[in-house]
Amino acid sequence: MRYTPHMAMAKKRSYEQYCPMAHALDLVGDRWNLLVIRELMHGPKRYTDLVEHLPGIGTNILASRLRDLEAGGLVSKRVLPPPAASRVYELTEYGRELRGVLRELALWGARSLGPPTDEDELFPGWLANALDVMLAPFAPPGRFEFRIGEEVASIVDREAKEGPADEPDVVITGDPEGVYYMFVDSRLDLVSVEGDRALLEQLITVAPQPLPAAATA
Amino acid sequence: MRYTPHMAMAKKRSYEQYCPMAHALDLVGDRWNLLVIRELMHGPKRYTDLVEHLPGIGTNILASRLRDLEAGGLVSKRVLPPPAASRVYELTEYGRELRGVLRELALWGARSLGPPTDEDELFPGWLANALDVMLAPFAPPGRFEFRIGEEVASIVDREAKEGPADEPDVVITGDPEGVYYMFVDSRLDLVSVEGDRALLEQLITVAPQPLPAAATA
DNA sequence: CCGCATCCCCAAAGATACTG
DNA sequence: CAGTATCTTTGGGGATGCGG
Repeated sequence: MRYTPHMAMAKKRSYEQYCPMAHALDLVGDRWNLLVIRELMHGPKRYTDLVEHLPGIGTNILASRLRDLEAGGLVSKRVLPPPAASRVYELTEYGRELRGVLRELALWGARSLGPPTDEDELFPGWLANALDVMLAPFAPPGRFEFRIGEEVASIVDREAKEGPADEPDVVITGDPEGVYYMFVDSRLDLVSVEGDRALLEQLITVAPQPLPAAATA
Repeated sequence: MRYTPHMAMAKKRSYEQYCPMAHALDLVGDRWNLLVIRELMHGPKRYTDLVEHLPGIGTNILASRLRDLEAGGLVSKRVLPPPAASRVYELTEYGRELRGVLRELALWGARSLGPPTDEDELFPGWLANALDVMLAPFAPPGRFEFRIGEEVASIVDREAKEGPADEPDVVITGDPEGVYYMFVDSRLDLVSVEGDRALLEQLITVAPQPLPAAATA
């Protein structure tokens, strides 16, 4: 590979501590890194798909982060075969092993995450992300479909994905606030439910409970 | 409380995504935050103790982070009673609930953490930190004492702490490289062992295994 | 001392425009 | 489509100062 100036390889900033956690943070601690990994956790994605799912990232930052993650052995770049050729990024085995970390972190964060506000951007995929981390792994077996605002996502046999479900057992329709209070207060009056209501009530019981009060500042 | 200019409350930067993980990162994602929490995980600490255990942090940054963490409900400031009065910082219940995240993250990081190099700073407490997260929870019951370079730390009944152990079953003496290869390659020829060698061999089997190769870049 | 605030400098993040 | 080039703004690192 030829040397070009812009490759000047910005010597990564490091904590320079001999500590497993400091080292982990050297790999994934920079801003946006874990969110990029969150997106790739769903499978390989193209550059522009990533941009779309990471509102506010700025294309240079994304390029830089992908370079860092590749250098760290967490992400690999692959070129799809000629017909409809395109580059995709995907997690390596080591990258995928962050799944447990992401889940625990998100579950912890969920406890102080209030209802959606106007400040929050409801980017494409937010619903599937939230379902995936907060509910899917603990869900009762069954087929759930959620239609919240613009988004449609589903949980099928403990797996969350974007889009509708085939032959869902229950379909929940509503807005983001409604679905929030459904899970944290078991209120079913703000959403509309079609299908197996009892199954939905089972699902509600596995949702993480928010902090008593305050703490959200 | 009176308003003074420097309180101008640096409006925290946020990802502004409605996502549990993005929210978690708004709380703990900034540089140094998780390392501060790692330190407080061992119990309340004074400002200067934190500075000492976080080489390179810069005093203004630490102050800023402690303010953020307090505002986020993760840390609280407490003033010890008059005799030897001093302020200490400690984790709230919500802050302590990050323990699982820290452990998983560190275990993940440990897999690509090579042997200590000259670049790495061996700050006070590094040994206890490493033992705590990588070995202690999975250790066989028993009393281990490690004397590695300047540091002394121990594992007693699955709990790591700084300093020697009372009546240790086994004492390991050596340097950082030696202890690294002891755990990753089960080599006992680079350290000296006094006491129950079999118990130590049991401990070695629970150490996380490093990645096959490369990846460390 | 301990617990910060201030100042200066530079590196990284953000925004936008542009190119192979 | 998949990024790079460039400019501006923000934040971190390091040193120092200062009140309690």
